[in-house]
Amino acid sequence: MTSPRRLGAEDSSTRTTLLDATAQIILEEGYAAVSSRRVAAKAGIKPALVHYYFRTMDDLFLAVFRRGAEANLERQRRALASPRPLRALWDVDLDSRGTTLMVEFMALANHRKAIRSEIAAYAERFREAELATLSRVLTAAGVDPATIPPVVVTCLMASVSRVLVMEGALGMTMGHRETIDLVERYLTEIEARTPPDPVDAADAPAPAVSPTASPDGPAGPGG
Amino acid sequence: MTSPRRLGAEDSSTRTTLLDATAQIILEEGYAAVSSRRVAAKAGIKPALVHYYFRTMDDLFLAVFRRGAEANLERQRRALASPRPLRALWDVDLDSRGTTLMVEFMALANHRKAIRSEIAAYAERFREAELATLSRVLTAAGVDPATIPPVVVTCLMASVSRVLVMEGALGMTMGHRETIDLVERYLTEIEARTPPDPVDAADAPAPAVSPTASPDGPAGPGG
DNA sequence: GTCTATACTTCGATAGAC
DNA sequence: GTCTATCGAAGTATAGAC
Repeated sequence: MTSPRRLGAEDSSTRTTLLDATAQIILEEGYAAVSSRRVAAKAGIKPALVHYYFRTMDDLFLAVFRRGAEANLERQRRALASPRPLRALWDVDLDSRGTTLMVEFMALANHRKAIRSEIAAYAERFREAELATLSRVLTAAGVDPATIPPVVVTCLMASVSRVLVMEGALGMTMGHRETIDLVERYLTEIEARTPPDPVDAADAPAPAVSPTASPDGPAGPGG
Repeated sequence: MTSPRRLGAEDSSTRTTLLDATAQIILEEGYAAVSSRRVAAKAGIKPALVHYYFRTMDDLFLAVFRRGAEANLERQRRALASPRPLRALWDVDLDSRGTTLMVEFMALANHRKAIRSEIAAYAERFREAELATLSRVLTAAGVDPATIPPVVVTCLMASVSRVLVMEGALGMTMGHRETIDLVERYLTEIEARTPPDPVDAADAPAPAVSPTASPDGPAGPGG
């Protein structure tokens, strides 16, 4: 819809420079600071060239979004395949660059309806991708999926990390340290109950300890 | 800094109309859709009049923000004074209009540094205001503040509600129902352990039930 | 592929009539 | 308090030379 024709090669170095410049402006000043002149200046080229590679500014935004989304999905994939997927996933969620970009694009989506569906689709895909691994890890740790569904854990982790990053960008950090501590205590406890090797975990169920057994320990999916 | 002089009376009906129009545009299309011409058109006046009431567009943004912030603080105050403060607070957090506005202003703060500090200060104030009540309710319910500090509960509730609202605006609702269910189960359980009257609650401690005692019940501060 | 030049729009803000 | 008129800056986008 937005790009009936795309000009310039996908691997053009100028094109990559434009994507980098745009992403940097978004990170530093928000999506509203992006303009063809501004991007061109930061990339060291002339504004007309921006429109040679991206017919409209929405095309440029979408290209930056897609590149960031793919990078996020790839980091998520690696995290899920790691020996401690929960903790690795949390680290990916807390990555400020990736999260800040996505928050900006969610705000942009409210302004440019043309790209809203693409962003929503990516968000669903990202969440969906975590379900299988989370389900396995939580089950192995003795968490009842009927009580605490894996999808809720993805929601909680994504929500808390996103807001911590957003507030941190504002210089607002009240309660952040304590919240991160609680989440990490919970994640550590869960993963301590899960054998590091996924295959073994499926065969030999973890000790049937309720996630809420330790009287004052980390309680529930704090994040 | 931003408004050395403000024109027009504080209670001018035209001024209020301008604030309403601006808030509506922000809600419907995001802060980047706000311009003096756009606001004037929606308010049924001429663009120059916008600058009569608000010298700069930042002044207009700040006025809309302050009005919304005050309204939020007032609703929060009422919630905290209610018989079921936890649940009432959650309802305030989940209010889509108030939350959407604040999320837009957080995005705006990344673009207009001049208003960033004001927004951060409000966010701290909002969070701070919940601490005393949350501390009392959680303590009365037998939640150990060393394990689950009240400030963490405010962080979690604010984070989850904010992201649910943001995603909902995108048409993205995966896991929302389940997450809300879990949060509300937890809040209900906490408040069930707390006598409705604050004064009594302080005198007669609730049954010393650990927040994690029920083996598969709502576990931990899910939100 | 990159540039100059330019058309056209919209923006913030002000001056000054009424 | 509200308007008309207007300036200068910045935006998107295109045409066409090189």
